[in-house]
Amino acid sequence: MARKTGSHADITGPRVRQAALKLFARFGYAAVSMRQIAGEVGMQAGALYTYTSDKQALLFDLMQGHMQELLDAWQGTAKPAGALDRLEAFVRFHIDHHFDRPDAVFVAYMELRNLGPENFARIEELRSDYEHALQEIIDAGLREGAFRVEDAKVTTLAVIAMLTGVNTWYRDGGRLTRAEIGDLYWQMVRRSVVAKEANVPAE
Amino acid sequence: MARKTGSHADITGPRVRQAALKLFARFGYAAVSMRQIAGEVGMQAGALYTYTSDKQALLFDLMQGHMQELLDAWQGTAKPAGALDRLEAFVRFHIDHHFDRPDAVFVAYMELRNLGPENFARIEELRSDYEHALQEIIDAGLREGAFRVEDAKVTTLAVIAMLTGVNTWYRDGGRLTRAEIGDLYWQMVRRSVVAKEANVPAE
DNA sequence: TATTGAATTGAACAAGCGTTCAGGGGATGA
DNA sequence: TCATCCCCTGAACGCTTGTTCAATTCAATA
Repeated sequence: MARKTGSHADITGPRVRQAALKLFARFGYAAVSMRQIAGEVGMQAGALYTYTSDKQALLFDLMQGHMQELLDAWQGTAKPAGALDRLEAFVRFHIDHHFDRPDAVFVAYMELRNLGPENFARIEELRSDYEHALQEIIDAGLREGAFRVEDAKVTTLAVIAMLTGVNTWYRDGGRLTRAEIGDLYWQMVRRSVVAKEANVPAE
Repeated sequence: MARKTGSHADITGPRVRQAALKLFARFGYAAVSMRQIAGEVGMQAGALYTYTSDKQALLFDLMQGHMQELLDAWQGTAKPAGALDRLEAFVRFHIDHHFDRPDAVFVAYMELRNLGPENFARIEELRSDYEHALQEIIDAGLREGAFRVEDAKVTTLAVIAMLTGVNTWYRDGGRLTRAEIGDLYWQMVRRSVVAKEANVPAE
């Protein structure tokens, strides 16, 4: 052998993905060229093919990585016993997690149509898994009698849409802190699904 | 004069915009070529320039047209006196209006980054006007004491995100009718902003 | 019927696209 | 010091892009 496994490939690979993510989020997958990505990293376009088989695979890796990270992070979060507390944990987790990776969230939601059929199906599968995590909480709350919702599926989708929407307007250094935003969204979600207002601090 | 003003231009113009809207919604602005749009209409690419100055103007016209139509339609909707009823009218209007034009909604939300700076500012202005319509209702409800929300601005954005999210999953002929979906979303919105549960049918 | 001019074609333009690949560095391990 | 081989350059490939424009078509007007 002449070179240790992992010389700069270990560094350049992530830099390529990071540059692609940034540019895809800003300008869109179709509008970004391989030459632009390479330029952002400081290399020639041809060199990108050391790190990805083609442009499509680069997009897919970013999206799959994001969805997998999302699922793993939720998996690794402490789950309280009651459905109400678990719902609160989910809401705060979702907002926090999304705050930290706006580009990845944006790309994962906007570039689905640029995936080939199999890649699309794979991402949809992961997204469905995540939605299922929330729906299970809502189903549990219904069984416990803690929640009152007419349609668990629609509620799931509505809550996720509402929470994810925070990324369209939140910017660092704005009027509200992240904690305050988490509180606000949790209030709204809680009120729309909770059966009674007992056990809640006066307001 | 040799030809009446407006011969087929009156027909072809809208057909061009319709084809562009359909293709932009399916594949994205950057991924759609002028030749594809022309092919959809059944003409050569060069002929498109009778109806638009360039590709960017075509996108902008579609987005501005959509936003203006949205504002005009809301303007033309009957406004009940009380804030609660006005909020309900807004929720049902928004969902209904968005159901009928999924492609335009999709393009207006997804292709903002493909607009030039001035065009972007114009669309953002219209979107801001629409958000303001909802925020005024929420402000009124707070003054009346009918609503209880901690932050009117965040509530506005959260509600719109939740309502618009319906377009990501609704398909004609699904499990729920449009009226049922309107009911479900109105329930969720109502519960998350209303001050007390009095005057509401038992549930 | 002759004339007008809007609507359209089809070719052309320069520029940029994703991708490939022979060759050159340059640090590494022997 | 030498050989290895990973990483990268830079040129080239065929193709597509948005846009322009002279030439053509053809229905409506006079």
